[in-house]
Amino acid sequence: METLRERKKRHTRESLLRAALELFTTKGYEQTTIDEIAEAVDVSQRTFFRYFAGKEDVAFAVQRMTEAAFVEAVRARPAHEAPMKALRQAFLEGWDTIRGTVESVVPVELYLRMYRTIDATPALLAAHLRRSAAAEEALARVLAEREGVDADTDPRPRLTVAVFGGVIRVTERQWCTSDDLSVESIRTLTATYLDQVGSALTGNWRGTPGR
Amino acid sequence: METLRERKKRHTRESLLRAALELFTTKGYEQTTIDEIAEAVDVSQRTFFRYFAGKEDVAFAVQRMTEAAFVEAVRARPAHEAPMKALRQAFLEGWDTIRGTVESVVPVELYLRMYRTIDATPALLAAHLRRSAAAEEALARVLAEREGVDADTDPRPRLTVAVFGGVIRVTERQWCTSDDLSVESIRTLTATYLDQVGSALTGNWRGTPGR
DNA sequence: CAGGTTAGTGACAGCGACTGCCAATTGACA
DNA sequence: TGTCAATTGGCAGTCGCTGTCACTAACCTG
Repeated sequence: METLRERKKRHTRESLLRAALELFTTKGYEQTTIDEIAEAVDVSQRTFFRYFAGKEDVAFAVQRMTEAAFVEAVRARPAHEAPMKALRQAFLEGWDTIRGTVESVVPVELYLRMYRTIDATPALLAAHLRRSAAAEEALARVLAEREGVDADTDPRPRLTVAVFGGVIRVTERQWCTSDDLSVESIRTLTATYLDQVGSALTGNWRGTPGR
Repeated sequence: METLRERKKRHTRESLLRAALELFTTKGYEQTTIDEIAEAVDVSQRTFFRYFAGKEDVAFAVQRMTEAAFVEAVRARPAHEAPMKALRQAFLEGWDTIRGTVESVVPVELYLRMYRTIDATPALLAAHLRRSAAAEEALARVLAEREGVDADTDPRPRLTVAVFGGVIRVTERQWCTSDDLSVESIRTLTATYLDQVGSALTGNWRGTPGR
């Protein structure tokens, strides 16, 4: 069980997190100062930095949770599944269980709105892409292990994950700029785009559709 | 022709650029202050900011040139070439002509060393990935136009460019961590990895090679 | 080539993110 | 209840970056 001190700490941390995301999504990331976040929770600026490494850190606190869940989901996929299929299934699964992963800390709706803010803020978009790259490295290792190849010398796990990640980013971007910011929306968009990769790579697009 | 004022400006700018890259690659990006760069060229800190928007801006000044050259090279490719092929050829071409593109401003060797610094510095890596994403958007539009599809509704140009970009980033990363930091090295590595994408995506790796 | 115009510069003040340090407070536990 | 350790606030300082203003050097015109 939890001591009073621990309860207070958790409360402060979560209050800071919620206040930060609320401010970021409403008045913008750059326009929000650390002092404002701290003031909203009635702690000193110094205390904010004891809970989060910086402005960027608090912005991605929730993303960190969902990312970790995704990597674990890939690891948990049945061993006979082909790499690309495992990535795809784990990812869609991640969106199915997003409520349970996130809601204990912040409302899912706030989490989803944050995606838009990230996409619209150059500094955050950059950080997001770097975080994605780091995640891809972890995923490549998982795939390499699943398939019994050497992650350091065989480029195929990394290439596969890079292609998958590329599609995911196209999907995210499209979703962020659409007006339907719902979980179902990104789920179906992801599935659709993953299906289209094959035909996109063959070239010769002139005959057919644009979704 | 060039007036005295313009000559002085160009000289100041290029001196700042060279000094910055030299400092970044030797003592590290984070460890280098703007004051040091300005001092090395004997101008005020304020003057530095009149030539470059910030620390990040000067770090990518040369990359900006090569990127622009790459996008143009894709645009200049024969219209009958398949999208993926056009990207590949333009990219390899870019490395063939890198000397002519860069050497007038900084030594190629310094430009290449800068890649390692970018890869090793989280803040720069993030910025690099965001810049790549922006470049991919431009490339997608070029491909869409070449193939006569609508860049806004048809996902295939963006998907193709995302896959290509993904492979390029895997390649860059591998190259940066290798000990052969030469133009030939990244050229051949790129070609090899692009060739492997197809077989990587089919799954079923157990039979064959790791490069 | 004298004199006014303009571009480029340096110095200074100030903001926001972030860190180190020390003193005060508050919960934990004997 | 008193002691100890964890948590906090305040303060000073660094670095990236911006606005302002006066000053100088280059340009141009007569």
